[in-house]
Amino acid sequence: MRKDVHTDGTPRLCASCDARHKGICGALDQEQLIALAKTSHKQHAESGTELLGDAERIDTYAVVLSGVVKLAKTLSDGRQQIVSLQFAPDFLGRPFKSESELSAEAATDVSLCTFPKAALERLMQASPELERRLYRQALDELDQAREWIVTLGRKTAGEKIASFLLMIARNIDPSADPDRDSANFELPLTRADIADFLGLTIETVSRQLTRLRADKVISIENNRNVVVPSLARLEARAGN
Amino acid sequence: MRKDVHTDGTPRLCASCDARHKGICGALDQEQLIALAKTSHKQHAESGTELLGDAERIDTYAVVLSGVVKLAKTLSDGRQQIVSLQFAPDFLGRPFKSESELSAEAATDVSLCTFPKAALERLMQASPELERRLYRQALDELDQAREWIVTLGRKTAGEKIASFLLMIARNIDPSADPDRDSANFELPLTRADIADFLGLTIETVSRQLTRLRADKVISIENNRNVVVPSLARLEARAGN
DNA sequence: CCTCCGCGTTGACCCAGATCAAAGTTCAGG
DNA sequence: CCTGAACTTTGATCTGGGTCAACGCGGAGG
Repeated sequence: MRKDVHTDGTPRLCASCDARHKGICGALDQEQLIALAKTSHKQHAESGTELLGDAERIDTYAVVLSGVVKLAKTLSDGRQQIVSLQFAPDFLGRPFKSESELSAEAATDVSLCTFPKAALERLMQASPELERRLYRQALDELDQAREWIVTLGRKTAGEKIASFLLMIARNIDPSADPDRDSANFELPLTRADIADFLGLTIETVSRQLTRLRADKVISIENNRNVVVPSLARLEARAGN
Repeated sequence: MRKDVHTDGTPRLCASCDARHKGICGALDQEQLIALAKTSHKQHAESGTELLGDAERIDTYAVVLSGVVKLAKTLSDGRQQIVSLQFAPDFLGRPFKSESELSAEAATDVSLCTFPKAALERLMQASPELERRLYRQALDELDQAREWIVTLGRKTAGEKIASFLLMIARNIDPSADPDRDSANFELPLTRADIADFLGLTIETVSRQLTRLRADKVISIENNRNVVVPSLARLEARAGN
């Protein structure tokens, strides 16, 4: 198998990934892709690995190829809040800033395709199309962040949990048939992570999940595998 | 006084504003500016006016010339959350989407410079520099939104109020000397708005303000004019 | 096989902030 | 100057979710 092109003949962004890189591959011509591929690098990280520390210099961007990355902020006394979850094939990085205010950690086992900041920024100059795609992703993330602000500011614990499960279902249910009303997925986060994402405590998360289970809105096996027989019924709990 | 140029000779974006339009004027050449100025339109709205309803079509963008605009979402049962405050000279609009998920309302008396969506999008195609500036603003807003997520998810009522006052001070204190440790500004929001911004109730907002006053961290005249003798002391209350 | 350890659940109790109720303030309009 | 309406403050009480504590469970390592 050739290393420099995908099976369909388009150039690979990094030698070892077959997945396309949203917002990047599609925006570049053959020559640009090959140049970027030379500097890119595939990386695996197991769950819990810190990918980028708070206040660390950013010299690398990445695309999430599989798994879930959590972006978090920690207050000086240790309180933590997850501000975003990045799913494949999200772009990971903060253009126009060299220092991160966020820490990034692998929530599950993760594979990434990384490339140096400078290489991508050079390409952004050259390709307005690339910049436009990244701009769109930033706007999407802004929409999501605002959606989450409403959840954090005005929803009850039960509504937060329901909203969270819906969000996960939409992002990682493998059987992504939009018509189907049921869903079935593996939770990418521990109870502690869910709590940090929703501004709750582990105990409250656990109790609310128990309640949803008691009300037959979901069922959970092995603490991780969630089955939602009716997304509509779950949505009714999300309080929108 | 000529209507087509600023006092320094650069073209006006709209005939009646002398203020520059962040992210727009600077990115365009003379010819583009003149073209845009033809379609632009200055608009005043008094406090409380709804500028854009939830789920309304967006066919106009705007730049905030003065005053404060609040962007909010409302849940079906009436709970409301303000997701962002836009200060002059922020850009107001959501590129690449024709429908708003947010409502925009004038929090204070506001003046705007509006222009048709199509005109700006044409310019964005023509000027990568313009697009880049808007991209930067979107990234800045994303950073702010994430900052706010931490505030909403993990801070106490007292910390939320202190964070809010600091944010306002940074955005609208007219005597914006970064070295000075004191500040002095007029609150652009009612107690009800502050509550909707911080995910609290009016009563809690009022009590926390009273407490800050009792502790001599701030003083308030006429319910609106805030004096902060020491921003450092206020910052110590913000819990970062 | 057992034991340990990291997760998750459950129960009892508490408190920050919500809710309910009632006064004060401020200010536009008459 | 007076009046009313909108906004703000303050007090009393309640409650959702936090805190503290105990226990359950499953998988890795001996």
